[in-house]
Amino acid sequence: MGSPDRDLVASSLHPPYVDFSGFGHSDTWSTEDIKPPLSLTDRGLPGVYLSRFDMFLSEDTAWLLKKAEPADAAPPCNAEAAHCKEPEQCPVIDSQGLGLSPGLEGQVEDRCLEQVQTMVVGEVLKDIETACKLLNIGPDPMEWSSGNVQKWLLWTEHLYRLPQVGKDFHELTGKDMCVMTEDDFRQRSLQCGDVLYAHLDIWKSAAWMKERCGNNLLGAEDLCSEADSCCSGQPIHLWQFLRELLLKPHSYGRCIRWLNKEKGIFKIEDSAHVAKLWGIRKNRPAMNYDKLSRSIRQYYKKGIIRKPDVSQRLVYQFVHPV
DNA sequence: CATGAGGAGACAC
DNA sequence: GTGTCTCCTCATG
Repeated sequence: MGSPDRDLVASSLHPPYVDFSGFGHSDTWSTEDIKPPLSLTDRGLPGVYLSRFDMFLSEDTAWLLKKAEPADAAPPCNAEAAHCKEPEQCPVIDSQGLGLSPGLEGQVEDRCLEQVQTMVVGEVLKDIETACKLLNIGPDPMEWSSGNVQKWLLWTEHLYRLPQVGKDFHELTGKDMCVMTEDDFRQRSLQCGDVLYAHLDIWKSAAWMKERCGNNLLGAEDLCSEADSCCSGQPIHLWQFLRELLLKPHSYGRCIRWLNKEKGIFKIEDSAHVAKLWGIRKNRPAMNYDKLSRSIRQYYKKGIIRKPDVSQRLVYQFVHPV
């Protein structure tokens, strides 16, 4: 369980940035916006380095409203929750307009921040769980083999559009990587060592928090979906993989997205990227869209995936929508 | 040229 | 046997 060391890691991540200004834009990914200005850490948020806050801006923001509404929530907080649709406004408490006394104002602010904090941490954990399933690796970097490390590196490169650095971390196990300092990372990769270090720190903290809190940070609904899509130990099927990507629009919406979720119709926006991700998952570096699409077409006969009635390029349909 | 359809052989489990 | 992966040809826009 949480050793003092890990406590230290969780409470003093480097750098402990939380930036709400990143909410809502999801165009290009650059290393510049991975280092947002400090905005909330001095208000007591935990050391969670959120490189891309649009990770948490799903197309459907209902979860945000739902989760910001605890049973005993004070009315002002609920009112504020509505503001959370505009994430950059989230940390701003308009207590003056609510006519709160200074003491109550502080309490409300703390409670709202606490809620945001819980949501954020929960979403980080969910994203990590998804990545674990997609990569077939464990959540704790300390337990990664060198193969796992390479997978994680490849994945992170693709996620953040980083240059390839796998060779710079050749033969390193997760344990090796975990004891490395930020400078060690920079020495191995001048370009993106700091980003990788920060990203690894998120994983390390998540592993530690999970160890300490279990799944308490995930809601019941989330646990159901986790169980539903769970494939631990089993080789993942392509259709499962695609569905996992589709269920994380805030992370993978740029490469694959629903056109009609009810009907199970989806479009592969970036065929090369999806193929690359599938290749990483299956340890098939030579994977490309040509091969991936051939595998998808195998599903026609099996009645798993088909072309929609109105056939479009790169558009497929799950025969049995989720 | 990118994509789509499908045949066929190979391979891992 | 199943589920891909790989290579292939041919068709389409």
